Amino acid sequence: MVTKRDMILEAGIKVFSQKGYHHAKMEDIAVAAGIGKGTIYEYFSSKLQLFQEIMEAGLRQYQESVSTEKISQMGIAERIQKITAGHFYFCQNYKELSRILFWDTDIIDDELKDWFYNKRKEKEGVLEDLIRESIRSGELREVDAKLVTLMIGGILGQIWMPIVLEGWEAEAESTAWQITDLIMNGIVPST
Amino acid sequence: MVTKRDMILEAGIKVFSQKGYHHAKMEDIAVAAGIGKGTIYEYFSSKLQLFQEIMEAGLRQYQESVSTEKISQMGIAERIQKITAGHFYFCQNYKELSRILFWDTDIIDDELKDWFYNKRKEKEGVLEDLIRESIRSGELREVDAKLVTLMIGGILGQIWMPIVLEGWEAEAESTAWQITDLIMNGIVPST
Amino acid sequence: MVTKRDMILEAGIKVFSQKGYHHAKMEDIAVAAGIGKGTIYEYFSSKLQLFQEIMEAGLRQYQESVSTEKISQMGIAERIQKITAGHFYFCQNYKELSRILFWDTDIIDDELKDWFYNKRKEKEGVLEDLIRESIRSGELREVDAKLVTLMIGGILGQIWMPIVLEGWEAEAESTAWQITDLIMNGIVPST
Amino acid sequence: MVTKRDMILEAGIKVFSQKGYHHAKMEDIAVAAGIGKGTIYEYFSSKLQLFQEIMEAGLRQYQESVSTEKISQMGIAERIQKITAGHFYFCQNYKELSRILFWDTDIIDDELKDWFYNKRKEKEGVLEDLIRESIRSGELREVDAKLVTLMIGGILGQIWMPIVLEGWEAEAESTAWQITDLIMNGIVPST
DNA sequence: TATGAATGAGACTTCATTCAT
DNA sequence: TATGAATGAAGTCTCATTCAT
Repeated sequence: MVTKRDMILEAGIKVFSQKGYHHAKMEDIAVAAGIGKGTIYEYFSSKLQLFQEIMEAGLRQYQESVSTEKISQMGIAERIQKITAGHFYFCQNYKELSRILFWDTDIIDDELKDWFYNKRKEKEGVLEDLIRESIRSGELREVDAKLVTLMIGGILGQIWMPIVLEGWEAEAESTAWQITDLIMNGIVPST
Repeated sequence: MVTKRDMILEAGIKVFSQKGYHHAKMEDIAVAAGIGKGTIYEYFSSKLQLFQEIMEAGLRQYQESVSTEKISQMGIAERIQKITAGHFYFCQNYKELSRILFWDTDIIDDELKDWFYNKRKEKEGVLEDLIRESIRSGELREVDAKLVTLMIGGILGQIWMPIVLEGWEAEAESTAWQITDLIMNGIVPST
Repeated sequence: MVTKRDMILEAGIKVFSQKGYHHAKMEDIAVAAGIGKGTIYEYFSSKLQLFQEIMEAGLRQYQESVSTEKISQMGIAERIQKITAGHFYFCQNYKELSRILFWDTDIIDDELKDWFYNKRKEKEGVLEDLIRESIRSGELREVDAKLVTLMIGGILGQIWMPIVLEGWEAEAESTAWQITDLIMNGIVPST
Repeated sequence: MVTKRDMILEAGIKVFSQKGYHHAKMEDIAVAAGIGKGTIYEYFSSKLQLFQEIMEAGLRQYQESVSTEKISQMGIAERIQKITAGHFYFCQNYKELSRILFWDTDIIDDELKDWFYNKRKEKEGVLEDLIRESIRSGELREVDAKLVTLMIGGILGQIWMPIVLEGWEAEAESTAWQITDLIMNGIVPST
């Protein structure tokens, strides 16, 4: 059952995604949800809190998408592919949310900014550890784990753009494999 | 000679970088520039126009930094390294500008958003063409040029973060070589 | 039998007394009455009307307390004492109502303000006539009846404060006699 | 020179006095001051702060009016008369301020309420001490100082009403003497 | 040219009141 | 009759922009 609260969240995602936090008016969101302006305040205490809830729920959703917990015995390539594919899926299925999470960070509120930044760091930390471990195990060559993390994070951070802004509709699994191949093997011809 | 106009641009960069577009007040900028609030309007017609000028000037500056025109006879690796090093230099020397150009994109104004998006596409187009050509010439293996562009664009798009937010002070040339190596050769051990 | 209407009035007294008219929310009153917000409107047409009813009922109650009708044959001192004692009782037994009637007059509504002001004038008129008559009869010396009324009205108007705000728990009858003594004989030593 | 700040305070006094705190709109005050709505905020940070400043300035003004510092060698009767006359003057010359200070206390803000209540207590404390001392010196008979304070405070607290609401224009000095006489000698004929 | 006091449109939020259940 | 979710009018406050000096 879709509760009114969910309808408001949905409308919030749509409007925040289209207009950004500061240009989104509470009235816009109310109209998008087909309700009165005051009703939003029955469910959320403020514009900021509504946005925070959207961010949090979005991030939870995202984390499910890119979770690799069940695949912990896989090799590094498989894991990178899984994460990439999950990210790809998420961007394709939650275009508006992607835009909010990956772009319109803006400086809305210091606390929120810090929260979001820390979430990002945390995620990167996990990835970096994974890289480091794979280097130790010999699965990867002696590279700078920080830079590799930056590279993988970067490519993921860009993917939403062609998907959301240009309607790119690639097949997630195979594209993720291609990206993984690039990351693993680079772009020079094998000798 | 530093004109008053330049002082305002400088102050704008500082304040927009610190607070983001919407939280930056014209008064803040005036104070930072050491002038009166009204004076800004002698040189810029509006807050948005001031921001646009900063973006444009910033992008011009950036393009000089990453320009590879004088090195058109170089191989693809050298070019990627040059672009990366230029990007790195730019982020290190213009931290505030970097933050504005690479993060706080927000949805300030549709026209500006489109303009910025197109600049980005343009830049990516050049890179993509370069990749494609290098594939044709056999310098690179048969990879998806779009994905490679995404990867290079992504890594560059991320670099400002550790530099600006965490004060990372790596040496530009050698780090750019490391990144180039990652892009070119991937991360698996060479057999 | 305590009707639901009475429960609402009771709750209104409590909440209006604690928070004042403007800070009292209909929801607060509903909660205090243990009913739903909408139910208040089954018995009272608006917040203002509820307040008016409370004022009116409060004033009726007050008038009973200070009524001296049954004691019309008494002398002026006895009457002043009776009124004072009645007032004292009222403040002690209906602290919340006292606060509403004697303090939180605020300018809620012009009509209500006028109504309340007239009630007061009316009461003072009766007192003033009584004074005047007592002067004529020689029971009181040649004083300005208006000023005496002001004095007696003033002292009564203040009494609620120590009682309600500071929990002063004096014995009504004897205190009323002391006050009457002050009014009658002043404060200088008798020669 | 009348500053704009003073104009706003003046307008605030007028509007708060006429409509009470909650019914006074910032726009009303702006219109009364002949300025734009936003201008008020150049001088006062909020509606509440404007009101507080009015209260404080009003109370300062009032305290000057009723100050008896220069007359400390006078007897108790003279002092009561001076205070009463000062109060009378104040009510006559600052009708709107009187209304704000002596009536529309409402429950605007807990802090303000407490502040005002304490000011009142403080003033009463001084008066009560004076009474007590005069009893000790034999100038007054053995009366309850608290009740006398209540009486004097009460009469003063009422005086604004006929002056402000009914336009009573008595002569301050002589009226103050009459009131003092009532307080000192009571209302019964001297035997 | 430079200023900053003044402005008012605009956005968030509150809460008395309504009405479908 | 009783309810409380929904509403939207209304009010405070912000800040980009103007303009008289």
